[in-house]
Amino acid sequence: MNKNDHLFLVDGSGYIFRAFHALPPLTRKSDGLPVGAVAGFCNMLWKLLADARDTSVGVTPTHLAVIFDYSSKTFRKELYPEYKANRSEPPEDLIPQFGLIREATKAFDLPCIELEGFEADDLIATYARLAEEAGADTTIISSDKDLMQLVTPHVSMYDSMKDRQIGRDEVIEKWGVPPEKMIDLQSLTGDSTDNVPGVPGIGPKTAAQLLEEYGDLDTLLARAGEIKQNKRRENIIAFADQARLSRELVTLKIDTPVEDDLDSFKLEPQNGPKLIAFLKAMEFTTLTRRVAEATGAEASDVDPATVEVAWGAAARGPDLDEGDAATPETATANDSDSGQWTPAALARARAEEAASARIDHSAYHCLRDMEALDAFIAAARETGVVAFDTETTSLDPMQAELVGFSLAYQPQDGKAAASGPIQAAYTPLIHKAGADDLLGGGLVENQIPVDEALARLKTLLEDPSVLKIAQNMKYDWLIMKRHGVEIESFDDTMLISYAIDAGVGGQGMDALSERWLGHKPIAYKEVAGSGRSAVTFDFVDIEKATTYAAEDADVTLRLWQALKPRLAADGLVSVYERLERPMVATLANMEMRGVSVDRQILSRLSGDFAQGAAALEDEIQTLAGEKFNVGSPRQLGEILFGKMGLPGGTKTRSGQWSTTAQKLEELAAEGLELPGKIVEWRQLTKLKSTYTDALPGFINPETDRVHTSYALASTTTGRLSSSEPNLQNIPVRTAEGRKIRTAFVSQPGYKLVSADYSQIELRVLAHVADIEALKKAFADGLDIHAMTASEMFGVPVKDMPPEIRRRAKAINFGIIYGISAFGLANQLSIPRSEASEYIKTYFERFPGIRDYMESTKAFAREHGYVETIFGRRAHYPEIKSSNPQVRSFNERAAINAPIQGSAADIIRRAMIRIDAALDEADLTGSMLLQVHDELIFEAPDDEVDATIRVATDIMENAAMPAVAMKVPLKVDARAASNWDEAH
DNA sequence: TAGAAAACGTA
DNA sequence: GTACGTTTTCTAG
Repeated sequence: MNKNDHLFLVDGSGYIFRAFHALPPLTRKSDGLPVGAVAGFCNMLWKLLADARDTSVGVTPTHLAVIFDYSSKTFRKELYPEYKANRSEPPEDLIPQFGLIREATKAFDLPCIELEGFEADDLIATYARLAEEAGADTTIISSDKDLMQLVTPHVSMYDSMKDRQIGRDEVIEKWGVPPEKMIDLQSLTGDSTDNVPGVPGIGPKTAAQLLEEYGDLDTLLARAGEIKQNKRRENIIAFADQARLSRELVTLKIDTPVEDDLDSFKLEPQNGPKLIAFLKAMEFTTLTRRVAEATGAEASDVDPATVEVAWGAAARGPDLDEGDAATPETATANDSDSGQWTPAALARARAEEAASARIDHSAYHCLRDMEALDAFIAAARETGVVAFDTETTSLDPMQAELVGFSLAYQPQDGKAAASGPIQAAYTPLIHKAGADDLLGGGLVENQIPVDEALARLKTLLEDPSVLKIAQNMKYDWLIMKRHGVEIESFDDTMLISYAIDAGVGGQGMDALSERWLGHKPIAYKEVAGSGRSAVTFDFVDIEKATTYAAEDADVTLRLWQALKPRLAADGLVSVYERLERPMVATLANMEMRGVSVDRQILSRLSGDFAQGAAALEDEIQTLAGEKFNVGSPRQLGEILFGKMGLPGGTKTRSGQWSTTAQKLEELAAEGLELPGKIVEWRQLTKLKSTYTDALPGFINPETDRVHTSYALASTTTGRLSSSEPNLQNIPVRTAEGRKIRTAFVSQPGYKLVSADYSQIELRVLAHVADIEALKKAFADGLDIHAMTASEMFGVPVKDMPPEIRRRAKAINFGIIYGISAFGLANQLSIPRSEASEYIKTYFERFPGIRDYMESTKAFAREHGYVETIFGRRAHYPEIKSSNPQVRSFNERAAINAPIQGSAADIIRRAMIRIDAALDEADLTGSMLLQVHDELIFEAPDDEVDATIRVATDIMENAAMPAVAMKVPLKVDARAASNWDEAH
């Protein structure tokens, strides 16, 4: 090795832990072998090696080795038996991956280095020293702070997951001390994850400050008496020896007796087939193809069976000192590539292109005059597809001001299939200079006047022959609608992704970009700041704004290119086109209408609740015998189960006393006064803080109404969610709570109409599981819970004791939730054994339900997802988890999803049709709110009856014609001047 | 000041 | 036992 060489040292052990937690869980499709960290590792190595092949990149490795920990028995353990003693067993899903990562390293033909008695960090330190002596540079692929002490002008670090170089400046920025003082800093702070003691009460900030003042650890310890702060001085004096011990523990050994010569790390050309065999065995299809292309090997010629990838003993790395080996299992080939131009092949190819394309920030345009904007729009229009994104002053589309907008398109070469680089541009409209105060805030020059730009935008956005692409179109749709523009003909990348991947991960742009493009977009807070220093987008510097906004449009277009073909490949086109995309306008209209809320009613209730809570608080403190924060479950638990020594206390997951309402009710049932008062107090304060106090703040000053925001792509099952404010959890169960509903009112001359599905989920269950008894009961209009009770307990429906019916009802709900004895027992406050008996009896009487539940689980295990009756998918990637808790949870969720999701699809179908149906019937009322199985309308007094008829009709027939329900859907509707009475 | 945990409101 | 969002408290930084 010599001067111009560059050694890369990959911290293999550090990487695997970090990747395991940071990357989405991934399992090998054919057998559920967890391989997420291995996949991340292979991608990372391939990227490093790609840079090595590409000489245009600045830093390229000539030598590379991957370093691992051998075992936890190291010389540090001798020095200090407590070292790393607090480490728990690695997660089960990680265990097979230790061995696989070593296999992967070998498949890459890279040296796989480990040494008994030493940690990877010591080997890295030693090799970095050897390289430096040879005059070569070293890059350590790790972000571990323990390695930062090694940074010198010739040794730097690289965080591969954040794509960030870590040099001297970065160390100083992060820790406040230069690399050569990291050892001293760590000696003071210690390290809780490794159980390095340090000095109590000294954190990184204090340590850096002390080292700044005294220079180094020895000086500091020697002159500790001079420290002014009492506690700090005492600690440093008392724990000086502990600091010295810590120093020994954190100092990396640069003279480890390494066995391999640096020259043996020299990079050789890639052995394509060997690597491909491994990657195919792992079922990393994207990377397999990439490697095949780069090495000129033919992937289909390589037989993965030539590598033995086992996840039994052979795959277990020496990272583990003990633990039982899993069943050995040899990997099988699973190559579905046919090479034909099928929708699936197209989707794969597009995803490939998207993942490999580079995003070039320097190519973005900023359109500052009409000529430039016109030219850009004209060119975009040519292609027929344009990505669009608005930049505004607020996340609330009903309050936001339009600050600018970005567009992106990809020029097509008319003759060939080839296409040019994506063109992306930002048009600033009302950016301001300086601070937002009396002096600053003047409009920046050379921005197109808003109305002129809007006029041009309108023709583009309303042109049905140009497809507009947005990420979360509902937001931009609302912004534009408020400016008199109704976007027509659009796709939404968030909704496409949701149709394909609900349950897989987030559907936000950043998540999608990382998932599909392997690119991390500029964070909003990077341009607009965060917390105190945050500014609205109109105060962002135009140059920065351009890069950020144009990138968003650019990324959106790329996502569309990658995702749209997947819809066809996965058979999800109609889910997207019938259940997702039409909801954009439907919901946007509802949000824009808002609902009227009576301030006076809320304010009066607020006062009542405050009075009630204050009185209760006094009683509570008297009963408790001391003043305490009643709102603190921690303090309350201590009083009830500590001071008062009440029996029956249980602890929460984090070890605190549980004080849930259920627990308190139990105590109240024993005749205690205090717990009941707490429950009452909590109810009143909850109602006050969450509803009566908060709701008035959501009244829009311009419209004088409350505009909630519905999230279309946030649930796994297909339900909507509502926020800011959440109008899907307005109280209804208690009399006190219902008072809040009286504040939701119709405008004068109008009524609120509430129409809700009766038992829709049980009806869906009867349909999907095809249960004769249930179908008949619904067809005959029976009381379904009484019927269930009668079947189970042999009691006639007539004169059914309420308690028996209550239990049957709980069981019916339990079935929908993927019943467990534990849950049912909890719900009914009965022993688990009794709950088990109930479930057994239920399944004996309704064996079809058990069959349905079993087949749903089997389907989920096989495919990784379940489907609603309309084909919507909900993914459960952890359904095969080796952790029984996680697995069971996923099984229950998978059982629930087709039921909850089908019901959600049904009401979506109704919502999509209802506006047109009202129009058709010449009705002027409109839909305002959705609460999962209920729709709320506002209709003129004289149209109430007709509105109820239309809504009921549409809702009851919403499944048709796609699905003919085997049970009738029933809707109850009524009208009143407030929501409480209408419901 | 940001995030986790606990609690609780809805279907 | 399913699916959510918001509030308060408390801790860590």
